[in-house]
Amino acid sequence: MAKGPTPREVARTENIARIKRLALSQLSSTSAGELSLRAIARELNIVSSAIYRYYSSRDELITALIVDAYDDLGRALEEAGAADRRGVRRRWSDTCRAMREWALAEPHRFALVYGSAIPGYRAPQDTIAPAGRVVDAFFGPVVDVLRSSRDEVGVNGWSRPGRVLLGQLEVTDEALGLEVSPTAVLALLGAFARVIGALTLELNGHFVGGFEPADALFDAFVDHEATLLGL
Amino acid sequence: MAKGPTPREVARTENIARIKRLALSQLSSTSAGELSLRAIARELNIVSSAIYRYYSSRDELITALIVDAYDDLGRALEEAGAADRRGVRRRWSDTCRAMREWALAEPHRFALVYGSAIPGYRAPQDTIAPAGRVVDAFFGPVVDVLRSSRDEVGVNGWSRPGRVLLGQLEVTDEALGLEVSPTAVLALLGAFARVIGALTLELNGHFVGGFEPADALFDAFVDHEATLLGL
DNA sequence: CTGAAAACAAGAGCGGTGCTCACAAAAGTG
DNA sequence: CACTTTTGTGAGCACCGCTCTTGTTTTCAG
Repeated sequence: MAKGPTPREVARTENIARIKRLALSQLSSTSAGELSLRAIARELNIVSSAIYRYYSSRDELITALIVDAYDDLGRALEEAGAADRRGVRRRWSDTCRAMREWALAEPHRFALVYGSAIPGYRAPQDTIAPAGRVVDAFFGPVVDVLRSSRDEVGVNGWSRPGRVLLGQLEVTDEALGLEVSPTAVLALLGAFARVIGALTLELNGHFVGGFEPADALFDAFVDHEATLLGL
Repeated sequence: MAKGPTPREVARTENIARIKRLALSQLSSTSAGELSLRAIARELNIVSSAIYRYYSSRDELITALIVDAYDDLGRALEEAGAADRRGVRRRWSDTCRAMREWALAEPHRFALVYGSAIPGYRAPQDTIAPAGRVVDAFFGPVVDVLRSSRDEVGVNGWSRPGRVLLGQLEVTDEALGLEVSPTAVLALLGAFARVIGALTLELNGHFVGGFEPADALFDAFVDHEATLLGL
């Protein structure tokens, strides 16, 4: 018989949710390094030390926020790239656009996961699975195609990988369960790097004034990568 | 008659240099948001308030560090890409490698300029010129070639830019004084985005364990971009 | 050389931070 | 009801950025 959660457990999860919510709202105006537990406690009408019953340090809170952000972004990408009647190329660009939309909507959370590492913060084990989910979702829409056209990719400007790189690509292919050719892995990573780079530059205002909004530029990148991937 | 700097001026610039040096060393173990002026003053054997004679706020110090970082990186790229007997393709890859080497050698400074925006920090006017220097130096080795082969670029997978994008690309071409075709601007920005993205991912540990070191991966990206640029 | 002006340093202080610890109040359990 | 676990309290430590007043030192003009 499933005994439901005790009132105490309910209160606890409720409080945790509130803490996270307040942390996020605080994060939107400052940055991870300046997240103030005391301020959260204050808004929670709780004495400052009480918050340590929920998160034993600020880093722990930040880790929770990072995990949430990965999950959230991952889900958004999964939805955008879900298999359906659209062609692969369309699903690919939808996935990329979803990533940009998420990043523009929640720039501080994007910075949390793909921005520069936090102060002395070390990413614990907990974050690597959710991080993988994002990568999976990002590559998801295209791996099928890349699998069936094993030899075609590699034409689009990629040189034949050397021995070292080849090994690393195979390891990565294995780790991500892609089952595509090394060159395809390379092309996927290249696309990922460009998308992350473009978003990083845009969010931090590095696009020399000329690109506001950068919609068209981003779309051009995405379209180009689609071509390079042979979609 | 050039009256040399007064002793006081000498002491001042000397102190400023020391402050920056201490700030950098502090930055290598923490992050910009945690830079402590008090700690610097302490190591300088000076009372904490005295440091405000040199930088009137922490943000001002950070701005100075950012400007220095841009200049430093810019100089490194300029040296690596200087015109000489090497072919263009080689100068391009040397420039990209120089950027990576700089980033690996000074990850905190790279994060300062290309990482996620600092807390509540707003980049003041002073930083945009040095930032431009980096972009110039990065594009420098290849613009000549792109200029002389106006029509060739555009073949490598780039679709014809739409009207909006075309206008933005022309504005950017103008702003950077490139004088290359819109598609070439696009290709250059794409290369820049991928390089920044690759470095961001590498420095923040996003390369799924498999790429350590990521030398070969980075080189493959650079080589690929060279091909895409038609070098 | 002297005296005013400018630059610098000192020290106290304000309000804020993360985090710890001993203790009191609830909430759940036998 | 007594007992244990969990949650909240409040004081306190050592730090932070930054301001302000006071005193010292250096520069420079007369």
